[in-house]
Amino acid sequence: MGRDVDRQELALLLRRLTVELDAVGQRFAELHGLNRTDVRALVAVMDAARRGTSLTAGALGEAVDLRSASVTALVDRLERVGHLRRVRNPEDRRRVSLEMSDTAMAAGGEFFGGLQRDLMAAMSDYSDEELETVARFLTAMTDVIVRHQRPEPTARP
Amino acid sequence: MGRDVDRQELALLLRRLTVELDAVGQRFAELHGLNRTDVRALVAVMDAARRGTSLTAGALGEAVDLRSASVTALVDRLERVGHLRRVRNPEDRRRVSLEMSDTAMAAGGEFFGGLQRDLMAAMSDYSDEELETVARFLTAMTDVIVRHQRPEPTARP
DNA sequence: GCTAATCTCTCGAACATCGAGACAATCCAC
DNA sequence: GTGGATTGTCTCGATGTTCGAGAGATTAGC
Repeated sequence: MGRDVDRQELALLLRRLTVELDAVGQRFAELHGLNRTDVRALVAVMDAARRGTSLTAGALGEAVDLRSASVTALVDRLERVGHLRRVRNPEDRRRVSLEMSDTAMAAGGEFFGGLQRDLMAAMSDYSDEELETVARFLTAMTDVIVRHQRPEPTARP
Repeated sequence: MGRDVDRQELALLLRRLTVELDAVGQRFAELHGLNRTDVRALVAVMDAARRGTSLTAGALGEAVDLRSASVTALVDRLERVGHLRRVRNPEDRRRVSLEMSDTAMAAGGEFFGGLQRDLMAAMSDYSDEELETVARFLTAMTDVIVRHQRPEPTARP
């Protein structure tokens, strides 16, 4: 019985963590006069930049699950406040690549980078073996969640 | 160096987990023709019910961070589709208590209860000791996140 | 070249959220 | 009790975000 209680609490811990992490994004948004979608978009663009690529308008729409009309409005907003730049792709001039401004990059780095630094510092209290266990656990839980999220894997054509 | 890489990946795992869990909520919303806020509200009401209490309109507004005008619209929506009931509190008739309908309770239970069940099943692969480590880790990370989220603890009056 | 496909943008409508303020019920001091 | 302040919810009008439909520009296939 004690075990079940622990596991339920563990599930609650997962949820609490997501809630708090969500609140961090919310706080960043308020701090910079953005809404939730804008932050998600900036994060997506930043992640792409970190991977060495740059997102197109369409790719951003997929990343944040928005239709093209909304992406246009979204990029308009972010461009207006100077967080993003539109750059016509010279190879395929239908495409618009999105690039973060240096100031936005710096602001994001300061906010989320600081959090990341603190998280990694807090990990120092754990042995490599323990961290390995945690990683395995998180991966397993994420897999379960992903399986729930995907539409039922029904029969193939 | 290897350690740092592991830790960075661990931080990414945390983020990925929140993203996927968020997507679960999104999926539930789409499945039931709701928006994100509606789902958050239903979860809040459901949590309260599970604790044996019932939320008032004001408390719900605090829980999902919405002004009273928006809460009214929100509850209107949820009441219109039959997920919520408004119940005037007989002791303080200014208050409106919110109660979930049985169908909404059942739908939520099936969806999120099923996820919870699968999560807990997946936890069977871990020893009590390992689960304890994970719980400690998650608590520590959440604490770090919460600390980031709160406005700087500046000087006292 | 011509046609189909792809990518982004424009336009108008639908909807969520908000601030200000109205309205009703309760609490408190007297 | 009675009057005024407080509390809790709702109404109204304005603002901002999202979407569907479709236009415009560019590229790919033949």
